[in-house]
Parts: sequence; C-alpha cells; structure tokens
Amino acid sequence: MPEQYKALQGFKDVLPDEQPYWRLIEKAVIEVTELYGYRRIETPTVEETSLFSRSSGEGTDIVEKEMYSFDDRPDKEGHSANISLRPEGTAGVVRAYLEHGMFQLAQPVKLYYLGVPMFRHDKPQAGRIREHHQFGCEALGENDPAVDAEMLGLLFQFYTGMGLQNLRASLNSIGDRNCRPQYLERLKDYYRPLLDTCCDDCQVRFYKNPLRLLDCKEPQDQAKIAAAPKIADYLCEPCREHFAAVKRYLDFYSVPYQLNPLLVRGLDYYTRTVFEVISTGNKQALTGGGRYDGLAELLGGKPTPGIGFAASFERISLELKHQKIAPPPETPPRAYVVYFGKAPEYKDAAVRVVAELRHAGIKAEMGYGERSAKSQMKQANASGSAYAILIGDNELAGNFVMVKDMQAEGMDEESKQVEVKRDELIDYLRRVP
RNA sequence: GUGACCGUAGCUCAAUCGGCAGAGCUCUGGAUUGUGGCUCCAGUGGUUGUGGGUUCAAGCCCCAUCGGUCACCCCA
Repeated sequence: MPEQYKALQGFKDVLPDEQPYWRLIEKAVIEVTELYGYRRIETPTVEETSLFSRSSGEGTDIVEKEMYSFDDRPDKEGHSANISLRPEGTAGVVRAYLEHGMFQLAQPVKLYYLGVPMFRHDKPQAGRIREHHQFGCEALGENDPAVDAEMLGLLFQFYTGMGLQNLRASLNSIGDRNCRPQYLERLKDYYRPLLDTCCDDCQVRFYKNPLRLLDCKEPQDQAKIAAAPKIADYLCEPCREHFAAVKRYLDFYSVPYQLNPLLVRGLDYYTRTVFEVISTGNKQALTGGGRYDGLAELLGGKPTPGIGFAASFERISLELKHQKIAPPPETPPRAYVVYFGKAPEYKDAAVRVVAELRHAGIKAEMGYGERSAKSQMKQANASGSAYAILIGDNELAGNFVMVKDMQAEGMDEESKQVEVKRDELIDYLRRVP
C-alpha cells in the first residue's frame, strides 16, 4: 500500500460543510460591489516574480521569505523566467490596468476580485494558512478622498450586511513622497541615540524600514514609541487636506473608525491613507488596505493614483462563526424515491421517476445500491426531504406511486401517504406545500 | 524563522502504577420477508502520526522526525 497522501502543510480543503459560509460571503460581495459600481476582474495566479518584489518592496517579509518562486521551463534560447504564485492581489490588478490601457477609460476604474487564492509561505496558525482566498477592491486613476471613504463605506456595508457587529476601522495617513522622507529623517534622528537600547528587530528596522519601528510590540520599546514623532504632525499640506477630507466623508458613510498614529503597513507601496478593519474579539485584521499613488509608476506606467484593500475568506468565516452567524441552510430534496424490491424493474422505475423530477426542476434523490427498504427510508429521513416517493408491487402494477409526507408527525402511517398517478406526480409535488 | 501545547477508529474522546486497544456518534444489516424519526441487537472500521531506544512488557517513559493547534514575527 502506498503511503496515504495528505494536503501540504498550510494548505486546506474547503469541505462541503464550510461552503455555505463562503457562499454567504460571495453573495454579500456581489451585492455590495454592484451597489458601489465595482466590476469584477480576474488576473493570473502566476506572474513574473519581479512584479511582486518591485511592488511590495524587496525588503518586505512577503518578498524576502514568503513567496513561492521558481524558474519556469526554459524557452528556445534557454532563458527561463523566474515566476511566483501571487502573494497578494494589487500588483496583478495594476499590471492589468496598465497592460490593457484602462487609463483611457473614465476614471476611476473600480475593480474587485473574489475568492482568488493567494500564497505565502508562512508558518500556519489560526486565520493564517499558506493558501488563502481573498476578496479585494481596487480603484485606480483618481486621488479624490471620496474614493478613500467609499472603500471603507463599501467594506462596512459588506460586513454589516452579513450581520457582523463590533467591527471598526483603524485609520492613519502615512504621507506621500513629499512629506514622508522628511518625517522618516526626523524619526531616525529621534531613534539614533536610543538604538542601543532597542530590541534586535528594531535595530534592523531602523535601517531597513524605519516606519515599522512604530509597529514594534516589545515592551522595552513601547515608551520610545509613545514619545516618538508622529507622522500626523509632519504631513505636507496636500496630504493633510486629503486626510481631513477622508475623515469628513467617512462620517457621511457612518464608518466607525479610530485614528491610530502607529498604524503602518507592511507593503512599501502604500501612501497617504492606510487602514485595517478589526473585530473587538480578534487580534488579526479582517481587512487591510490603503492608497498606493506611486505604484503604477513603479511598474512602468504613467503616474496613476490608486487605493485598495483585501479581506480573506478564511478570516471572515472565522469571524462569522465567532459571532454565531449561520449561513442559510442547504435546501433539502423535495422528494426522495424509495423502491421496495430487488428485481431490476423496481430500480428502473425509481431512476425513471428521479429523472423526470429533476428534468422538471424538482430537487430529487433516490436510494442507491442494494439497500433495504428500511435503510432507504432512513436515508430519506436523514436527507430532510419533504416527501418520500414509494415504489413497490402495487405501484408498478397500478402505474401510480405512494407519496408520503415525511414532515407529518404523530399521525398513523397510513394517513401520511396518498396514491398519485405517475403522470400527475410532478403537478402534485408542485401543488402541495 | 522563534516558542509552547498536542497527535488513539471517518468524527468526538476513554484506556488507573508501564500489563489483553475501548465507548459514543456516523455508516451497514436486523427486531413477523412493503415504510423513516424513538428504542433495542449485531457488524464494518486501528501498523495508537512515523522511525528508533529503554523494558519481560510501551498508546503511556526517552530521542528524533512529520503533522496539528496556539502565540510571537508578519500579514489577509
């Protein structure tokens, strides 16, 4: 016997019992994106590695140690491109926007993707696996703060539409290419004399990504963070105005947000508005996003503002369960066909009836194999079917079936069932409750 | 990448000091040969994650390894 295969570490099957949660999420996404005028896009799972490394940033954890990268088969000249399973969705969408000349369309171009897999070689834990599935929105070609507010408005309408409560946005502005470099210098000036007392990670962050110094969770560094200069005090006038407008518009959308001057994001492409959506009962963010006005240019396009977010099915599903929100139950069969007899003509009749019902759009099941009548009835019961269709000697001879009401309780067995002529069965099942 | 805890039937879990691997649920068959739910009987289902070690004897102790869960880092 060969060894039993198992899914790879961090990769998960999405089993039938989980599917109703995913369908609930998809339905909510389709409704809210339609309402806000976002159109669906799907981009390839695999892209050139440099698309991701250039957009996310060479120094980020995602690029440095989490990407699934490999060399493609060599072409005729022996060159082989290094390609990667996508770790995030924005880079591919921006690439598609540029490649297909969407900057010629009316701006902004508002796009969303739904249920597409993302891959990161992380160590798995709750709400974090190596292949996860995201819903995300991107709005390209417009820097109006109304678009920023709209994103969060859409998100909260999405979450509350599914019945989720106790969510809030964490919000910050991290400036742009005009004001952030100056701020970073001030931040480094502040940290330089303190560096010896910082944790190992912060020693690295100081050189690699100073903004992340504010993100440190080590107790020894908290006092330093609290006293550090904050980006909000160093925003240039355009960024300050933009952020003020975002906050004003967010109130119009009734988005519950909390300013967090320490919120920075792990991807280099973010500018100005950054945000996360968090649940009071959960440390992990349900959604992360922000503006990325420099990204298109970084990928070889004209300067094009953009903003987007991503949310994972896996985390949303966890949150739905945590808040005890049940998806609509799967619909049981309308009819379950049971045959009493081992001879072929009994099952022939059953298959014939099931086929007719299904062709008529009536959800029907039947007992398979050589199961006893009793066993078939048990299965009919377990299926939750409204009616059992019984086929036996009398029915075959008389060209009728017995239709038994499986939901009736307490009555004697005889009075739960009625004779229905074969050619009236479909009408009957459509007529009765 | 770092750390903690945990791996026994498809699922949820027992197994006393190291002493014959069990139960419930599910599934299948049956309880007057054509009727579900409640009840009862029976059956299927295991290399105790894997590989070593200690021991007369290991599910239990030791080592390694793989996997799971959770936290950190990071992120969705």
